[in-house]
Amino acid sequence: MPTAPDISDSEWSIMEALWESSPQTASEVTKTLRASMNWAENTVRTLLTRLVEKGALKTSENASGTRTFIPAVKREACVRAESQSFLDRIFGGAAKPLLVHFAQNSKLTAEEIKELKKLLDQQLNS
Amino acid sequence: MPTAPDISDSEWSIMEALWESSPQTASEVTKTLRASMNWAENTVRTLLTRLVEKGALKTSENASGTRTFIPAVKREACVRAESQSFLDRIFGGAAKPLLVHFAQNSKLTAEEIKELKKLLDQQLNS
DNA sequence: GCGCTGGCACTACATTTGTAGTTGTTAATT
DNA sequence: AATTAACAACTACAAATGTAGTGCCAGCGC
Repeated sequence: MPTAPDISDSEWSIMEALWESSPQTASEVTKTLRASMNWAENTVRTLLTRLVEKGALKTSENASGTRTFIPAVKREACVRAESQSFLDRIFGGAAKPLLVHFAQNSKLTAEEIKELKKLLDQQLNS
Repeated sequence: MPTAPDISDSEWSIMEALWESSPQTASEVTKTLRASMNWAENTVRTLLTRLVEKGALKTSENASGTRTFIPAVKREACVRAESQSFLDRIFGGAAKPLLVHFAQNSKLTAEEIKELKKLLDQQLNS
């Protein structure tokens, strides 16, 4: 069993909302997402249900007896899984070309570059 | 029209084969991929057809009158598109966290680290 | 000349995804 | 009590994806 279930694009938005703040009820999530995605409440409910089926979310009841949703998987684990699959798919599993690609194609600030270099140095002594 | 069409997972394997070497006929591609993906020839043909429809491949006839396939889009453009969408989806469009993630989660050799640092330096003076 | 092989075009069909609508129940409101 | 608003559970349905199978034609080999 992969530590992280497969989460689709739309589902990812839902997860982000709940990673950001949980527990939330279905209508709270809907409201949270109303600005970015303009989904019907039922759409959100469907996605929530699917995520529960996939084991990405857990539910429980809040004080007023309404179902609330809470992540069952850590964001970090999902990011790792998605990242790995992207790395494999597009860069054949080789991290360096990927890093080269993003280093070259992103407008990084001098500050960010400095931090990244420091981070790379730390990788050296490990 | 995006410079690069949407290419699914399975389709990506086909494209890789053709970016690697083209033109190839359907059966050549099948043979090329037999080792990695063990697909029926018809599966490969279906994917080839879909890729032509999407505008990712072009066809022409070889000497013996058989159709051959050749990429209509550059690998680099597709990589860029996929990378951008991944960046947006998982890292909210922020390159630095992405770079941090991969820098930390990959076992890079000292050599690679050196090269990456050099590359980052070049980004500075540009 | 006839059947076999390769190639092309269609068709097939279950899953997953995106995006809801419908129905039934319950709890709050007037 | 009747109405209404929330919720939950089911159902819907088209497009994309993964993974083939079928049918038809033409040239090659005997």
